[in-house]
Amino acid sequence: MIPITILVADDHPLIVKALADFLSSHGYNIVATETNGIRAFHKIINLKPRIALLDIEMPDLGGLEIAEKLFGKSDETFIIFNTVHREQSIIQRANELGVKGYLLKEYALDQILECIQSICNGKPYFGNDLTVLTELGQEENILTKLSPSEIKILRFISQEKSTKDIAERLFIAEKTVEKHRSNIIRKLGLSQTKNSLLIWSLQHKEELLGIH
Amino acid sequence: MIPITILVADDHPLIVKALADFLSSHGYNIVATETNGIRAFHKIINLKPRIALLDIEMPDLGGLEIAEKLFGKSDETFIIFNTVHREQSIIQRANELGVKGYLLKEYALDQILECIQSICNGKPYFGNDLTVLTELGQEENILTKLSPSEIKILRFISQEKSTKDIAERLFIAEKTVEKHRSNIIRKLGLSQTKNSLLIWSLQHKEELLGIH
DNA sequence: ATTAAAATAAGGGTTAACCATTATTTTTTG
DNA sequence: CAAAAAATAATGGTTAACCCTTATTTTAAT
Repeated sequence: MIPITILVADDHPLIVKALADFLSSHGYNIVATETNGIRAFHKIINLKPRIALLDIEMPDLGGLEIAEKLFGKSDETFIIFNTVHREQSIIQRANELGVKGYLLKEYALDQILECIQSICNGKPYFGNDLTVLTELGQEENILTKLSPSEIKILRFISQEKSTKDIAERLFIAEKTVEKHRSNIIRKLGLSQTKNSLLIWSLQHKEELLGIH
Repeated sequence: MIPITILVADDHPLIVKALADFLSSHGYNIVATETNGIRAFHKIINLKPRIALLDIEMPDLGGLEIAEKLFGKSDETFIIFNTVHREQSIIQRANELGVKGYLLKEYALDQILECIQSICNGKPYFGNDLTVLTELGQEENILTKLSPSEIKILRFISQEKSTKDIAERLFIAEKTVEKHRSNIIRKLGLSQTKNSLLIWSLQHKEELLGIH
């Protein structure tokens, strides 16, 4: 039997090495390791590994963005996320992008093996304590309540832009941006204190990058 | 020769395992591994390992806080930090707390061995690209420019407290807190935009926890 | 084609975080 | 103890982020 080919990417070399060693010792064929998102993306395209085990936070290009770029194109590679993020919106977004497995870094190593096995048998694997929303549940993601413009503006806010900055960049009136801001605050159920939206957006940067 | 005893603590089990395996395979005696700060602290007290290799970000008790609690007490255990933080203030704080080694997670594994060797020979080891400030350089830490009250207030700000909240908790006038805020902004050289201080404090939470 | 949803915008108002200046009291330190 | 540093506080002002309401235009969906 030909061993299953795997690409491993994570921004910490130590984790990359640990994962690669662990999987190697269990009979998998590690065809590449990377600590940079863009390089990982190119290697997935060129090497077409059976599985890409990706972190979500990586320099230049995050795991969600890689999954997005690959969506539809490469059905040869199954993507697994290995991340610290347990937010429903990220998990749901991963699901939408056809990601086959989702693991938290806090999990024991065994779950990585289970996950790979499961996927190779055609069954997606999302960690058991995650609110999995495959098909049925639909366990709504709070970000889906927002309109496209609202998400666009929220992303600017998470990049520390002021209402004025955003209005200028989008060629709309400041008043419009303000209206969007208060709509977002209402939809997200945030408090009416001054910087609640800024703080929320900073805490949900990763999620915002994944959605467009 | 009796092997050197080591305790390894990091909030990610994968990293703990990787470090423990790696060090074991190089002849060290891993007496304990932990993913929780408080438990790591107690194990250091009880097991008195020669070396404690600690992450800074851990649940319940961070590496800096462990070093603080051990300061003066346990001269039997040498502390090494293995972290993503490269901020001068954290490095300096580690130095002040008698931490003997400081490694970044992005470093190659070899440096961990070098670090342990160096420390066991009585020579502290701070990563070569870190601005080390052992004795001479003094390469000032920006946080040392702040007075104790200013740091206290900055910590509240990083916990998303408003000027009013802070004034109430410290039993001082809001105007006093405001004055401190603008002094902090001036000392840190931040911009005069509305939320510069909040953003800065959120981005430097870890450093603020280490200093009192 | 009609309705619903989203995006656009303005008027008018509150609050909190910033600015500058001045000044008194308390604490630290040489 | 005297000088320096820090903490305290007030007066007065600007700005940006929030609130509310109303309204027109654009886009999407049935």
